[in-house]
Amino acid sequence: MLKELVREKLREAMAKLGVDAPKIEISVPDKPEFGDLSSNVAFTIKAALKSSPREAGQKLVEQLDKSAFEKVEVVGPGFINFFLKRESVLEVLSEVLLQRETYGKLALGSGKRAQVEWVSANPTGPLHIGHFRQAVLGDVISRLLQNAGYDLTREYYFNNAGQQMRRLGNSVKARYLEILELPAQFPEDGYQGEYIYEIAQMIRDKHGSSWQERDAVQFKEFAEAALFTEIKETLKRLFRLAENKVFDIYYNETWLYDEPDHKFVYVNNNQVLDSLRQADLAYDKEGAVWFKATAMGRPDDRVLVRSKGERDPTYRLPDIAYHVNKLMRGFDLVIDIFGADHLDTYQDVLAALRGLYERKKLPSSCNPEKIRVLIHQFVTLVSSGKPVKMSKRLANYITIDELIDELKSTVELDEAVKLYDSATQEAVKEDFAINVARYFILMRSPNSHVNFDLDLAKQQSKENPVYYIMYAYTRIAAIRDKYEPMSVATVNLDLLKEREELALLKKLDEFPSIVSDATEQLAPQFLTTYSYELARLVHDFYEKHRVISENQALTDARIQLLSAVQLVLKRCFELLELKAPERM
RNA sequence: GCGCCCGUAGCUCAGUAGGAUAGAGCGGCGGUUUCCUAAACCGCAGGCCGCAGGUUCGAUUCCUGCCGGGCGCACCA
Repeated sequence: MLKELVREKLREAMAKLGVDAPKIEISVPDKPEFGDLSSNVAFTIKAALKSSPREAGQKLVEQLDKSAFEKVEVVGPGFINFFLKRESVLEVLSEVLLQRETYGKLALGSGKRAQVEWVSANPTGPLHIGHFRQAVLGDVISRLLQNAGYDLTREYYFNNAGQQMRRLGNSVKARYLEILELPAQFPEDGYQGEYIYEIAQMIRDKHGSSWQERDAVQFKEFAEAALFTEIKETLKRLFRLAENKVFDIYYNETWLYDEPDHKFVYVNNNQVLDSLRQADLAYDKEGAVWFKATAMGRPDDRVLVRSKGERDPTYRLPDIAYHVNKLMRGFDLVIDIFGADHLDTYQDVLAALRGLYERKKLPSSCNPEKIRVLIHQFVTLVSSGKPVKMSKRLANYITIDELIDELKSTVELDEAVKLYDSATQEAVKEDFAINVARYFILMRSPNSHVNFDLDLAKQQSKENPVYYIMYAYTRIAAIRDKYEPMSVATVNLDLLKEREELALLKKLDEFPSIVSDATEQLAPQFLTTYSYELARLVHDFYEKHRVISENQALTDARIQLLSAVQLVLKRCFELLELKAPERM
């Protein structure tokens, strides 16, 4: 890595001056006048050298081994700008071609275990737009962690007991009776969606009218199974994973209640509620059990066990228990992904864990610092310039499948692709639709509100960034199809001299640090941006220089360059799970 | 009222663990194709980075206050 090279040289020079900086920041300047790489380290050592940043920079540069650089300048208030020798830049190519598929793999998580929990929707309906962002985010974050070497568990937490599910059962039963033209009372708070009819119809198809006396519980179970199947299908489609890879564990909340009296939520025979009491974090009031959240700096105490009805726990107690469970399972890193609506909840959970940990009610290995919570803001679906109002109860929301189908419906196929059979054409459309859906949501920072303009996404078959990036890949593929490259050893890379060629190489060099930043900051958008920038440089190069030419040696060198670029593009696609077409 | 997120070009959004002259796409205007896929490339126009203070050599980035938008603030999940 060129950054590493510069950092190393700076460190050497600083050692000669007898100073040190905890971290040396190297950045890629926006402007070519500022060099290939730049450092602001002079600002951090100015005090140690008792001089101005500019003087500090000068002193540093005097001591610097400049053999790898064309020139090194101290400019402005004290920035040190490095202009790399071409030979230094060319080394990137060898490095990429040597590392191949491992280029950009990280050691961050090697030997460590991580868990990501997301989606976690209860099976009361199909996944809709509200789940879409989270689903894709979690998928990519999982892939990033795997790339970083973590032994990863993908987990989905759900609850198939309780009031919501009862409502589901009642709703389906009512619709079933309706289909049979029997008197039915649709529950006041029932699920109104069309899918309830579909499930009822499934039961009708399978069991005829024989279920009319059955209990709502059985309808619930049938509906749950049907919906879960559908949810898994949707995610399988969106993640493009085999069914058994979509999630490793579907964790049922009821697993937390593995003692006879479920009301007190056990975890590994350790009563969470008792621990909270012992830690003076829970107390009784007005017949309910409360979490003393205020003791942990939260604004209000919360009920953990209701005084009303069956004295059931509220969701907070199992949530706390579940997180204790996660910590006890020995993960080094636990990531929760929630929508902005869960903000308050998770803070209570973390507060409880901190309290238990600080008061020694959790083993020392269960430090809640291991938990990272990624909160993402909502997506507003915009259609005909207006936000689409959504209500789950009335079921006037767009499902993930509908979104993908919608995007798919407007994909225009190239003439060449139209020659293939219809299944292949279908697959090409499906790939594009999923690419578009994933990329569009990933390119935005998770904590910014996003408008997803359906009309725009549909129309954008030609102008949208996804096609742009894919096209860069395809252009390379087309060239490589036409030419059989020589082995790297016999190629004279020194022939690569054009500005556009060197720009590509410098961009390739950035890849590992981009991956690293994206992983550490849980920020997939760094990668979408990067792949766009790399694609831009590909198009720029392509327009200005011919690859296959009379000049055999130069052709070979350029083919090698493009191979490396293609490799890195492919690595980006792999991490984002975008499917690169060989033709488009 | 309290907590968190956001406010950057006409529109949609990147960027910000403090750095130099703030970016992209779309939209607008103009140009480029006998040549590996023009789904491309090049150029122009477009900005008090919500407002006001503070910290700093330096703030779009950090702090405080205000304004505007979103989401929460159940003995629902």
